[in-house]
Amino acid sequence: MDVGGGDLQRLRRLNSLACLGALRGDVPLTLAELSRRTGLSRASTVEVVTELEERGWVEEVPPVQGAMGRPARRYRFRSNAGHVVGLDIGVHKVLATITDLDGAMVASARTAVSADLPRGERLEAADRAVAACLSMAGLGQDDIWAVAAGTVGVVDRSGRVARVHSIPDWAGVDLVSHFAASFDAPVRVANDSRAAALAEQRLGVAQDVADLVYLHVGRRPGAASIIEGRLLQGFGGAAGEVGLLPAVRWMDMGRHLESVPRFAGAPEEQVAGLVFAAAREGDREAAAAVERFAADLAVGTAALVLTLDPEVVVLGGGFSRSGDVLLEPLRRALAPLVLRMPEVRSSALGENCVVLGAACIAIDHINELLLTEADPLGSRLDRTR
Amino acid sequence: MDVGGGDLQRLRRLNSLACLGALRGDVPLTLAELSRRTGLSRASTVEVVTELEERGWVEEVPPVQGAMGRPARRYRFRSNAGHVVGLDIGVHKVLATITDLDGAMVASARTAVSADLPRGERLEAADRAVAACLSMAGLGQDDIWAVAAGTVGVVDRSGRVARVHSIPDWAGVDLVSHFAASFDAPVRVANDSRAAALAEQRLGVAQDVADLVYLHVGRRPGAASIIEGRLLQGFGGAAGEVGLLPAVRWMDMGRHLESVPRFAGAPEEQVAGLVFAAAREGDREAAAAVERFAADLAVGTAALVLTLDPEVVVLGGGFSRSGDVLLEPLRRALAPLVLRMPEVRSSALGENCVVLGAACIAIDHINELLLTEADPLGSRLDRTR
DNA sequence: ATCACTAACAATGGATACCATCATTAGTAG
DNA sequence: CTACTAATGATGGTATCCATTGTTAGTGAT
Repeated sequence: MDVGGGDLQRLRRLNSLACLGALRGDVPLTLAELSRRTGLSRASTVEVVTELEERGWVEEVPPVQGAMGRPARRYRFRSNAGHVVGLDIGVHKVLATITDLDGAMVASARTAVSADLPRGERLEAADRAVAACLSMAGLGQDDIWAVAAGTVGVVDRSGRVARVHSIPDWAGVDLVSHFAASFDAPVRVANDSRAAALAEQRLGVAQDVADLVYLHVGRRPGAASIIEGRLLQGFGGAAGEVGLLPAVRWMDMGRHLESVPRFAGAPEEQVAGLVFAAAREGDREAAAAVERFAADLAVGTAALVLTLDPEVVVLGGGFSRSGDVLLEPLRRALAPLVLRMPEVRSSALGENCVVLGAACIAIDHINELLLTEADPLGSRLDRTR
Repeated sequence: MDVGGGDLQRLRRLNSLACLGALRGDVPLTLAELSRRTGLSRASTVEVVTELEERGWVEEVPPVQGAMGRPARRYRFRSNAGHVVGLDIGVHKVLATITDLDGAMVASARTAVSADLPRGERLEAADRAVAACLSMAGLGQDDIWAVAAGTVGVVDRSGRVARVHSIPDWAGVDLVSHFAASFDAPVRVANDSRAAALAEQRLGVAQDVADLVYLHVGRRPGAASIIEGRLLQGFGGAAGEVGLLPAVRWMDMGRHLESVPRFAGAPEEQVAGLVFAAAREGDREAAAAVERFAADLAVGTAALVLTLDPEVVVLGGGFSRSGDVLLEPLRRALAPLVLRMPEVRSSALGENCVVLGAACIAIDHINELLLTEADPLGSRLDRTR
């Protein structure tokens, strides 16, 4: 029970937020519809919406023709009122994006980096990617309302990268301070799998699913979960790392794919794709390898599913490109292990899942500020008018 | 973002609830203290508290002596304003309790039943236990504000027992309807492990811990988790059943204890206790058996811990009586399997953990009603005055 | 016993936000 | 052109919260 007391202004803010939330759908709403959805009286709705319009959060759209009676004004959320930056700082690549408040991408940039790139240069690569996005979108740093980054490793509640194996000197990096230096805006950092999970729930194949498990399947497997609509963090930020359990053989799942004799000589980063492709063409050895891979994947997935009982499991990460060959074996292997079989879907966001997820985190952060802070944006919004 | 709009009366209710929540602590509060905690002005606090007092939710206690200035009135939550019924319907026993609104037991009753007792008679046993509690407490059915039961098996969101193995005809039993017939009060049903987990968080060894995993260790192991203060249900109510995973050998963990030659002939329900006792006395064979048991237990626990990253793991259930011998082996076995070692504590609530948890569920339900319903108690409370 | 000091109490008036109601307005349909 | 419809705009009323100011019931010193 976390009800905080409040005064009249807080009530007004709650009602404003309720209106804003209702207007965030795709279709513009009339005042009457809005009033019905929020439960507010018509008169109050008018007052709230007028204020929101004055502040630049919503805008009026032309009334619809041909209706009975006096045409109603319609309003919609101004998703381009502000923008956020999302980042994906990975082992081999750095991605940046700028999205509007709906999470729609306005600009994005990508740089390949090597795994052993030192910390400082990796950060510079990220900065350059962000700068490129800004100039593409024609925006300045002041137009950014929030910044969020998804990165490999265990990220604790404060946003510090607490543990990471795949980048040598990445542990302990303080991304919050780094980006706070360039942006006068709140900065958040999260584990990349978690960001991706959020993206799937907001923009991907699990929209409006409240309980889901996201599998990040690629060369470095990971997982994250959303429970009752909330991203699972864990006390130390290490939720979702079930793959590390020895009984769950996730760390060396890749060996199944690498052991197909036909592709034994292929470069490490291509083997998986080749095996999946061969399996797709009907190669029996490759199919068997995929089957073994799926069997291992299913064990960890089952641990997650039995623990959380999600409605949907989303298969994401690099290998989700091969969802057509991986999905069915995974389903077959998972079914006998679980109590209630969840739906298993393949991600559709592809490589952008983490940056988009980061953007979602940034947007969520703005929404939280809206709820708690008196002046969440330093009156930045009013200035734009 | 689930902010619903609201009118002034809702604001008042929110503020009332904030005061009520603050007053629920152990110490009575003065109006000034209350005003500080809730963030309300002093004047409003007075109004709210006066109303709460009129309605019977809080009461004044004598002012404290010897302070400087005019002595302040002090108020406290009237935990005996109402009562709830908690039930534990298990395989071999049925427990009932009546608690006040703080979860303090006022009366309790217990009946042993046999595992193959038919459904109807098990329900009658529960009814008799409740009746006994009522007469002990000197209360009538109208004095009960909510009823909750914890029971074995998978319980879905609607409270139906969806799946259960240990009681032959228990699946599909509709406990909600059954108790709603006797009580004019809301009825909720939950899985027993989940109830116990809640009890530990509210009344037991994990008070105010927001992220915890509860292990119900006994002849039928189970688990439940509380994440960010919320009990994990899962989409189908089957969260926490990680023990069913074959890679996690929980279903036949007991074999380790039963395989100690010295106790091979002992009755099934006593073996474990004897082995733990022997281990406590220094018997090396028994200690080794406990060690093997703990090793198996740790695998499933690790799956939970890696998935959820809790702050605390609580060891409950029948075997928690032997926490002194089981705890250390469990810690040793768990540490190498997890990323961040949680605190491991042994339950102190003993056999009452499920009934108390059920009572907590009932109390929580009342609180929810308070937040949403206009007249949550059918003005039952006002009537008592 | 009296007086100063302290911290809580009590009453007043003002501000904000919500709501119900009703006349008005801008469209469509015949 | 008129009847009908559904949204608009304005009014007055009510609930709730807050700041302010004077009052009260205690303690401690003279």
